[in-house]
Amino acid sequence: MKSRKEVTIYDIAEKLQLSGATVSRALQNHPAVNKKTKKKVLDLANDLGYRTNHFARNLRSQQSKTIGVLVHELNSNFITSVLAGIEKVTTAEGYDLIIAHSSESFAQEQANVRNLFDKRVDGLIASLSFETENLDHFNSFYEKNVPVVFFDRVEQDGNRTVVVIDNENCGYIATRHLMDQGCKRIAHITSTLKRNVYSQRFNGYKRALASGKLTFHKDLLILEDISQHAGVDAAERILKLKPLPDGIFITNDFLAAVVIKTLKAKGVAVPNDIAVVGFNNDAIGELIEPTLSTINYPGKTMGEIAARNLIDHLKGGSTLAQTSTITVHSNLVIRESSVKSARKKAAV
Amino acid sequence: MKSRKEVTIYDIAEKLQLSGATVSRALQNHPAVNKKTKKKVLDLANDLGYRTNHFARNLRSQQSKTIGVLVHELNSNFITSVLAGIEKVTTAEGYDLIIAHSSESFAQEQANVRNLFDKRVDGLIASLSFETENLDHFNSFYEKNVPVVFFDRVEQDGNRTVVVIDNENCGYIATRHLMDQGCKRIAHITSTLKRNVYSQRFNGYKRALASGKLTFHKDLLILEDISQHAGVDAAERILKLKPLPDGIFITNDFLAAVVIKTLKAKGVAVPNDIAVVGFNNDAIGELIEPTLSTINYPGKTMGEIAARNLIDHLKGGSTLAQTSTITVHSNLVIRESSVKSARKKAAV
DNA sequence: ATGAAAGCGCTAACAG
DNA sequence: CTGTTAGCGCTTTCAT
Repeated sequence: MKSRKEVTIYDIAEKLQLSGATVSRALQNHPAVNKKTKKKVLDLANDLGYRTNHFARNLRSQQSKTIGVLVHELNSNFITSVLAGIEKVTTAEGYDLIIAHSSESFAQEQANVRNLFDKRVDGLIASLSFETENLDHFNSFYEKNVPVVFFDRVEQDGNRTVVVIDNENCGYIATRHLMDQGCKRIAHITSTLKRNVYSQRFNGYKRALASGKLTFHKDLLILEDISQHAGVDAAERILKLKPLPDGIFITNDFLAAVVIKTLKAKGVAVPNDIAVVGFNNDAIGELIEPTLSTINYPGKTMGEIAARNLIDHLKGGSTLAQTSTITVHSNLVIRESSVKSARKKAAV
Repeated sequence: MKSRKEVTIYDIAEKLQLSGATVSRALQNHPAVNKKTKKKVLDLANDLGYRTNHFARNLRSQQSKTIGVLVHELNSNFITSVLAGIEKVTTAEGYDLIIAHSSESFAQEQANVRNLFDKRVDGLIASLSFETENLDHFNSFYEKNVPVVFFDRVEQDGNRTVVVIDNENCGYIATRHLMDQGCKRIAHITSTLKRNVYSQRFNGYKRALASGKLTFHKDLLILEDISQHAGVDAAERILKLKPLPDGIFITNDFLAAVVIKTLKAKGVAVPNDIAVVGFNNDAIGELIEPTLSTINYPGKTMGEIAARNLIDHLKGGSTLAQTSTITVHSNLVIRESSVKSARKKAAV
């Protein structure tokens, strides 16, 4: 199959009248190797087109120098930002990444976790799917003392290391902002309350309402997934509400874009009839009309922190397995979709 | 580091009074193993929590059962669709994927190719970066007879296996469509003409102009990258043209969205002052105003075809290394951004 | 500073 | 249908 024979450390050893052990050490830049020897080895390795056989190395050293990343989907700005952050720190530390995505399916997530475990990743960084019911599938990792760091969509049971934003507070400030615009009847479109991010945002929303003596009605809570169809659906349910709400806090920018589009098509003015705040600060928010007010949240930083934490763990050995919650900063970005025109000047 | 000792085939062999070889065969579902023996092995493997050591297997069998995928960016609908297609067929065939992205940088692409080569992927599926100057970095693959399939952004020098759409024709029909709407002065916003996709679309654009006796002026060609800033920039250059163009064919939907937004902000009506056709059929096209006419092209299918082709190669051995060009179908999607209102009925 | 030797876990002739 | 045997290429004590 392969045309030429692969170069091994023994080929180098032979030509240089050295032992394989010394070549191996030289290649790893081991301190106890003569500088000149080292240079000779490196040069020859280069000339011969030697490449490390990672399978042999990993087999022997019992580690993979690989980190698994488990996400729900690839096609979101937030996730690709997180990935960029993870990549930045893992690459610098010489780790490879295996990225798996669950398409929001619990079964797929379980299969991916199992697969990453079988691939013997040295550590795992994960965000849960919509459907995830429990975290039993991660037990194999804990049993083998392979560190796991969760981010964004996590389970906060106090036993895990997680990197999150303060979703409750985000829900609060988003809703508060709508109230500041004069909204009295604010709907909330979100996804499964099984996931921390959505339930916490919902809690923040309720706390904001309560803080302004507004009562929460359960028909103001609309649960959907994050598809295009879901947005149309949600908008139609909004339109059936009587009286119509005057504000909506939507848990995702793409969803918000679809909702706004659908509302406008039905003759509802945004923001004047209904003001809208989204979540994520996706690029789309600046391109639609009106531009979308939203919660901005630093994916890249979250990725960096998660990876840094994991690698520190790995370096420190298995003992410092203390759990922790790391909360990163997020903020409200006010654009047109939430600013009622009578108050425009005051609010911006 | 690890808490419990890993289970190996020899642990299973011992408990079952078998040889390691038989266990190995049973695990691979080798035909020459007694059904009952097979079942016993499988059951025990399961009970013991055995997991294949892929490092040992790959070391021994001299293959990785892994395919490398090299893309320019992750955050585009098109790329994630392609990935989904690739994944579908590789997973079914028992291959893993390593995905690397070059962030449109030639240096990064070279590093990634080198890395995937060092990881000993059994095959490679790739789309070139903006900056890529030549394909020398792929030579190591050809020298070792590791198959490479290119898709979308490719080099059509007749020596490679490529999966593409008919970009020339797409450019032609997009431009023709604008001409059918009455456009006489059509600009083209695109990216580096070093890449086949852009140069071919440009050729199609020119052919369409010629077919309608319109002359091409070089100031109607605007070259940009695909950032948000580039869109604003391009729009500003459009606005400086005298007279203003009455149509624009833009090589990317996101770019088109930014251009439209910027034009509108300057008081130019789309489509009536300037009609616009994009490229890619991203989700954003349906959310902006006006909705975006565009070229639709089947990422998932392209991914499936590329992967299928590669795997057939792998199965057939190195001999059937004949090169080929596979062209998949694409089509024009007409929405609001290109339909001049006087003709709306006739055109839709 | 270098070498000898063992073995990581698996597969694949070859033999029976 | 099953077992024996020999490595795949590397790292790592333990010597020297």
